[in-house]
Amino acid sequence: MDQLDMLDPTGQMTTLAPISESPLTPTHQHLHGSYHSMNHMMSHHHPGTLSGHTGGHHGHSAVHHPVITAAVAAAGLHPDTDTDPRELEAFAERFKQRRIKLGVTQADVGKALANLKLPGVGALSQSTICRFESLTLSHNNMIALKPILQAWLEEAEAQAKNKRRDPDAPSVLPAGEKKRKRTSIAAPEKRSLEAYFAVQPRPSGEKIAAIAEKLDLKKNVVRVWFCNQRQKQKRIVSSVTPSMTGHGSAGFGY
DNA sequence: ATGCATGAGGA
DNA sequence: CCTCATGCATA
Repeated sequence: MDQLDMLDPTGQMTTLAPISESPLTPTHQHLHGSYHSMNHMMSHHHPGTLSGHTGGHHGHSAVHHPVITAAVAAAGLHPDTDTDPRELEAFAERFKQRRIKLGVTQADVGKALANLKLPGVGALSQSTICRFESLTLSHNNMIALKPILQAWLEEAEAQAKNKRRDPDAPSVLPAGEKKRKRTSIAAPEKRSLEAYFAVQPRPSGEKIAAIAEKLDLKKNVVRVWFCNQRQKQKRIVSSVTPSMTGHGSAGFGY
């Protein structure tokens, strides 16, 4: 049934272009930090930067090396106790449990962060809090967010002891603005994209265009799909990891 | 909870 | 165009 829809990446690839590409850049990237713009009402401004990026690679490959770890410890510099995936995992779970115990939603946490008035720390979305709890963020992103969420948690629990209750009730939703629309890629097309991704995670612009036309999708949609797919691969917990989805001897999602 | 998208910053 | 952090919209 699907044989018509299911393109054979390996076979069709020759029609699109030679499989020679990918200069394979060492992935050197500098983060910039948070921001939110497209708000046509008010322009908030985030002066700070949430990213604690090291300035290049993923920054956690070498730190786990026994020798290096020992060297770091010997140097008196902080061990990687803050960058240890298991520590992050443990914290994420503690965080979630205590958050729920406080009767606070993920969205609430996001909003509350702005009230902490930490330097360069504004509010975050429910999505981000959720992703933090489920470890579906990059290693560096987790490390950057951990101290912030930890600060909120401590503050929230401190106030909980005081039995604080604030009776606010204003729910005046602002008028309707233009809604952003999300294009939905159908299952067959998605399967094809995955097949292409398997053989070439970073297709050239020309290839992307060819794939887009073949699948009858906008080129930009296809390009963004590949970008998002690459990001998924870098998550601490790859979406597809049925085993040990909670704890144990967490290791590496890569 | 997750899919598709935006935008800063960097080559 | 990419990577990364992040979020709106939606399943």
